[in-house]
Amino acid sequence: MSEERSLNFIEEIIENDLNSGKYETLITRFPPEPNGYLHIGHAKAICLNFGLTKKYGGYTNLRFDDTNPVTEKTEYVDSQQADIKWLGFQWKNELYTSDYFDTLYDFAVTLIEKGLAYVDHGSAEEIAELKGTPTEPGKDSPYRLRSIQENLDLFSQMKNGDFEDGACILRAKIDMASVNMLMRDPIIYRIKHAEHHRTGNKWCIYPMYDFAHGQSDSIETITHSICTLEYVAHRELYDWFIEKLEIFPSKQYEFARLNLSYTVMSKRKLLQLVNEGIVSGWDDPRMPTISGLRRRGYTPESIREFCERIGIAKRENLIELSLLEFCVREHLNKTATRVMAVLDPIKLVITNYPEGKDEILIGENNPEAEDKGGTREIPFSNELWIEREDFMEEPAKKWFRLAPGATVRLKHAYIVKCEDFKKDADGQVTEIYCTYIPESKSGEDTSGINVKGTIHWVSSKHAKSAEIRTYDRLFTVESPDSEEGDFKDYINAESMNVIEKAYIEPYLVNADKDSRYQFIRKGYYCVDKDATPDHLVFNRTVSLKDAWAKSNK
RNA sequence: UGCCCGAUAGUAUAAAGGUAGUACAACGGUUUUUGGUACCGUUUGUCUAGGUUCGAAUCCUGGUCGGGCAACCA
Repeated sequence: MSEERSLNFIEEIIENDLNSGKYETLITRFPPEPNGYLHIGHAKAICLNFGLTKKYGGYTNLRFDDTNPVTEKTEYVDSQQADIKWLGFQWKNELYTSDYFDTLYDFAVTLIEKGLAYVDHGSAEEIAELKGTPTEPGKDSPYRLRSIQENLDLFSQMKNGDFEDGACILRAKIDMASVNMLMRDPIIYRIKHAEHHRTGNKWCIYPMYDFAHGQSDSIETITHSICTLEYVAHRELYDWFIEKLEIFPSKQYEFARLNLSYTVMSKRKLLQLVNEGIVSGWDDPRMPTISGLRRRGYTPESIREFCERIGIAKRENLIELSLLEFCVREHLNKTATRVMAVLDPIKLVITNYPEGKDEILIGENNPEAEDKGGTREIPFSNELWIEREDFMEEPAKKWFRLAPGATVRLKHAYIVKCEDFKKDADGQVTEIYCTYIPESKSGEDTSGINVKGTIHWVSSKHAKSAEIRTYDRLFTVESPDSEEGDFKDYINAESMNVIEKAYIEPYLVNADKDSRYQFIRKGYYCVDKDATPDHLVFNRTVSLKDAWAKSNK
């Protein structure tokens, strides 16, 4: 199917470059800053960069863009690597911008020697003041005319730790009147007496993004440096440094980042949700992080498929969450083992089934799998738990489930007829009484009876209990970012619902932490990391589509 | 009121001057021992005004709308 898909604009550029002989090998990179966990937006970039070299040959480097020691941590490096691998991609080289600090320093010296960089002792405020605005040109700094030798000495002193943080900076000397703010003598090195997660205290000056990224690309001979739209304006600077430094000309291309409805995607905001305890952590199943989606039960296949379907273009977009949900349902439908679980139990007694009798029924594990996924044993008895919502005292029109006098099929078991029910003082139905039809047993039905509805159940005597966590969108509005006020004003208070005690088939006591299950008629679920042998915990990944619920809205 | 990027069904994304297509969503139906799945069908679109052309979503010009650009962040 991918061979039928038309090319996106980046693929077109690459095919042209390859066909024209401009490059023999495609080299891309994925360059996260290790200051947070990766999210579904990064997955789009990962699938793009790694997918391109998978498709056209060549390779992709993983490069941690670690030029700001204050926000970066090894914890993030580790989680990011784990997430990329989990998504199914393998980088060629594991690299760090900090590996290039010596080279980058030399590049800066080269620039100074060429008269293209100078040390500025202005304060942050003074420099901002002289920078101008998008509509007004900036003014030259009083330090702009320093001699090359003076700049060389000063920069060396910066490196040696002779200055406090913020005392001065190194700037490229370009054009304070440029219409592009980034070309108005951008800062390329600043002083930060901070310990770096990899270089420790070796450095007290660190390059800025613009003076690190393009050069790192160049050092690695990245042919196509793909980034998001907010870097469009940086491209001019990117090219300028490469030109002045006379190094390998990597080229930058920009695509539109992913926005997903009912969530936020900025690392700053996600960090806030974590730090303020609004979610349980970066891997909270409601988070759009890779680790959150993984814990929620999403599969790498479904995320890759999602990234394939959303496409690559340059226009701002807001992808509907329903597409992500479609992708995971599509994959899980083919792969998940079907089991029965009753989330909101009500007792059903089969009055003509011998009390104390047990029967082992056989259920296929997955009707969608070629081999039906094998089978499992399901114990049956005269007392069952069924879903409260599957019984209606006064049935609605087109109601196919249980109601007084109605018949339904118990999945994998018998047809039963509702004869009576009992209510408590509050009018709550407490028990339902049915008779079963012995010759209607699943697979050997000779009753000739046809029923409209099939419901799931669990034998009460054999049932095990489990905690089940049901999730909903984290925000109440499609685009919390574009809403008035603080994005946290739009947190969905009902984004997580915990069912302390649901009943599950005994088969599930051995539930595999890495497997996903379909709770028949309910949704797809996986075992949460909080589960213990004594206390099973399941997360709902996504519900099944529910035409009945929809038609009754 | 400067510069840059963008604008195709509800949401995304194709169509490289020649039939506006695909997916998700929505709606209707068939099948079904999951009101699931599968399958079939329906609705909905080229921001606008000019121009070039036999012919424009596509090229040109103006406008409108959306996004970006003034961190010692990336």
